[in-house]
Amino acid sequence: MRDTEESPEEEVADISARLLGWYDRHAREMPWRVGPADRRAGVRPDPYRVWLSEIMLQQTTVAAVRSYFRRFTERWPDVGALAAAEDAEVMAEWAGLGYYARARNLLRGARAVVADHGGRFPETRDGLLTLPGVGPYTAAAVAAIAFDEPATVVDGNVERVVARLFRVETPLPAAKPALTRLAAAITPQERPGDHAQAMMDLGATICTPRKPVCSLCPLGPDCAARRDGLEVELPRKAPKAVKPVREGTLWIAVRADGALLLETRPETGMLGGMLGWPGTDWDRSGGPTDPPIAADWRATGVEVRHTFSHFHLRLSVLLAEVAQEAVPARGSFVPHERFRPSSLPTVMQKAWNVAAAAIRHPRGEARLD
DNA sequence: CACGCGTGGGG
DNA sequence: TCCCCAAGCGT
Repeated sequence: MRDTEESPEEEVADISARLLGWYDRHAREMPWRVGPADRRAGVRPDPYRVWLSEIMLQQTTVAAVRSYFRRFTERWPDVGALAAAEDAEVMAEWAGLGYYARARNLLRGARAVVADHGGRFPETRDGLLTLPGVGPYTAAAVAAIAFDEPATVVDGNVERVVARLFRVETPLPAAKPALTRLAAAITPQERPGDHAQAMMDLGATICTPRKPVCSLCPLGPDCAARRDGLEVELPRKAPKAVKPVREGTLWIAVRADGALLLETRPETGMLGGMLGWPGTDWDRSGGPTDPPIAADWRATGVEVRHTFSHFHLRLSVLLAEVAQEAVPARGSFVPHERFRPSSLPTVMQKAWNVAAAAIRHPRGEARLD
């Protein structure tokens, strides 16, 4: 081998060094993160906070997570406190963040840590994998960041960075195993947590999906996609299915004392376990289509539009005032003073906004989507 | 293994 | 206005 050629081991070491050097200078500040300087001074992140943040960050942006993380940790500062929380309180606090199965699994996970692990998180990737809601990504991330295990962390950012770095042209998701192997090859034994966070920061700020800023990239000299002008093309992805449009109706009943008729949705399915307005099914499967309570229902005249992960929804919102003695067939009345729209999933908040506007301005028309 | 599962921001 | 996307997991 000539002096000008690097061995694969040397190239891997260079990539790792360049990446960590960049991270030392550009690590983003996050409430759950111990920065590289503090980390090397021996400060260790709290596994509870790392775990909580990683669950929240699944398919969710850092910007969206920040305020939720702050509220959760103020209200439930450790895993024992969270394990002891009421289900409804946790679901209400999660409202608006989406993918509500995460909140149900979060509680199950907290309770498993308390019941099965003496209140301490498992310290290995394999141990963490046994927790509900913790899959390959989250287990590796917590093991690396909180416990210094040189586990390979592969999320959407890492897939993109590695696909470009090594010019992997196989489309996702078929390329995932190969990308995982390549990601493992550049995972260092030292500072694995910082390495993982550096890869994700790089993907989020430099090696972005649409317009990567290769001129600022610490791995520019190493990147095969950039060398070949393929950085925007990679990673290739299988085409996505078109979202169908579905329709439904929500009924919002206001009792004479101002109480509102709400119901807790079934644990499984859309918005599972969340509070919401009674309504029809959204898949026209022939479920109940009767109003939840007898009343003189009137249309608000405003269609609520909302897009979920796999379909568009158009909702009619019906409104009625009901007598104090009225007994609902579904759901239960929540006192006016105890109702907080922020405890509802976003689509239900939109419907409430329409109803509230209709209550304030009976002839008015507003448009929400 | 393919699909179900939210939401908000950016281009 | 739309489409794309974001630190995935469970089934």
